[in-house]
Amino acid sequence: MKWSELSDNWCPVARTLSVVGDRWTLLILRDCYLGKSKFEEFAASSGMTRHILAERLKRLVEEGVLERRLYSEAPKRYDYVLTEKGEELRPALRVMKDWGKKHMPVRREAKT
Amino acid sequence: MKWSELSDNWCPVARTLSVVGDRWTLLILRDCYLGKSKFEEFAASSGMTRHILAERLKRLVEEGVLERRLYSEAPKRYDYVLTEKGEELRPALRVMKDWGKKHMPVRREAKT
DNA sequence: GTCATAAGTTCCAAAACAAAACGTAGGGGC
DNA sequence: GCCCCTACGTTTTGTTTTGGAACTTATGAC
Repeated sequence: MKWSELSDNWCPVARTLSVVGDRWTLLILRDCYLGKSKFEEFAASSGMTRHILAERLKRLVEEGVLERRLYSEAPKRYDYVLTEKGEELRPALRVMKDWGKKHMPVRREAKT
Repeated sequence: MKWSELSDNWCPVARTLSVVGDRWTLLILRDCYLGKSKFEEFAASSGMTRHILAERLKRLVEEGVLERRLYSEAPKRYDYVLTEKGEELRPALRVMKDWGKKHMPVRREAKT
């Protein structure tokens, strides 16, 4: 089964995962919940490549989870802010945060 | 950044995602929460290939989210049941279920 | 004019994935 | 005894996605 076919699955969990169920997308959302909004902020914080980041942002905007917003006229600069739809996933990330704290201790020092 | 490097990230969300943050793993958990436990049940329900399913189950067992259980001596047959650790992710899936119901309507008939 | 900033895009090799066949260890019918 | 069935995987082959790094575009600062 292909990723895209998931969006019409009978199961609402599967449909949700068709939007946010990959490696990096939820890390972008985490950054949004932490107040980040700019391309360079996401890139620096998450460690994902710019290539993938651009694609995921595009997808999140298409799905209405984020909104691409012009924040500077000259030079033209865009950032990304959560929509109400995007905000409503926050509780899922909170569960993952608590679960990680409890069950996934850090074994050595992180770099980021 | 590689997938595996995420497991020692400073962020607990990232560490959680190093275990459950891929395309199919959360669908396996969904099936577990629905009472499924057998390899063939997961394969039929989720639509993922047996190849990937086997790998994800192995990983979930290694991480202590599922437990591989001998349920038949002859022939030897194993299935997979949630541990307490695995149970504690259920609330995250519940959020995704509600979000999917609200924000991701089915556009055409599903096949599964 | 030259350097810096910010949001991307392009290129190529490496890794992950999909699909389908195959393996293994028994059980059941005849 | 022989053949097909069930169930948990593994192997193989070709395609798709990803990772890493360089490049682009538009503008402001010096």
